Amino acid sequence: MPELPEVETMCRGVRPIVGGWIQRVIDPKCRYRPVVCQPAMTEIQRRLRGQQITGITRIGKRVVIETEKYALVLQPKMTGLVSIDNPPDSEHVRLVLELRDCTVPRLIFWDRRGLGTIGLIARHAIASELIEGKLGPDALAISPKEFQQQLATTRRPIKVVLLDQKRIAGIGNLYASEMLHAASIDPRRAAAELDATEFRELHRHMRRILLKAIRYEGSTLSDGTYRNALNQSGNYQNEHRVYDRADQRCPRCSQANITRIVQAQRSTFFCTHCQH
DNA sequence: CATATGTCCTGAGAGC
DNA sequence: TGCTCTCAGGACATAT
Repeated sequence: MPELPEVETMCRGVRPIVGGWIQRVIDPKCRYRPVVCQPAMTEIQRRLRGQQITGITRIGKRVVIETEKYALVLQPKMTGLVSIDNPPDSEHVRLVLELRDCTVPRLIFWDRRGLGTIGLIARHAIASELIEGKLGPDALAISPKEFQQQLATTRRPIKVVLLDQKRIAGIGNLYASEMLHAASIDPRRAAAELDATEFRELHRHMRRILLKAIRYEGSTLSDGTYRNALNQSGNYQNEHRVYDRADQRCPRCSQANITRIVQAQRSTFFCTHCQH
């Protein structure tokens, strides 16, 4: 499931398209239900034709492809990915940008389950449409002080609060469990109960883990869905300490097995012995 | 307002 | 072996 490190890796991988021109936008009309588009696909095709790509940015867990006039917003959600002419298969291709004057012939948005979305907005509206009132500070930009301020105002479990994109942007289910284990914090505790030292530790491990996961180009889970822009697996899955490791010995304390619980309909993995 | 629940979708894997 | 069932979770809509 693409979270901050996976989306950042996608953005870096497709950066070679910057400077290219969009010759044509193709709707591959795959056999699955059409991907959710805003506005309609035909309107996206009309507006993007002939635009030059000026930049690629990550906003939370979205890939934003900027042109002079527009921002094409690709939201991978569970199984989406952005690829340089190298999708895992052809049947789940949801959008193709044909490029010219570019070393890359095509940019592809691919999504197996089709929960992802495609949006097109005016470039000057990026902040008002995507950020303001919708997303908290990015997990890699937030200061330790701001981190505590954003999270400490609720009694909901800290694990659930870390997933709230309005409070902090970029963390998903996998990295939330990993960073809480690294910081030795019980995921069930009320966010407001953590003290300043614990928030500092959590912030430190959050940065460390997200940056390391980016270096490893993200996590490809057992279903093998996530790939980088060149259709290669990530490598961070081999570094997971708790995620999807229920009933295995805790790699830190060896005193208990990793436990799986459900919080807000999502799996959480943690060690009952060394997370307090 | 804050918080909780339901929904979208496909394919992998479990169980019989 | 082949069928049916469950589950994975990001973001948003709707309910409480």
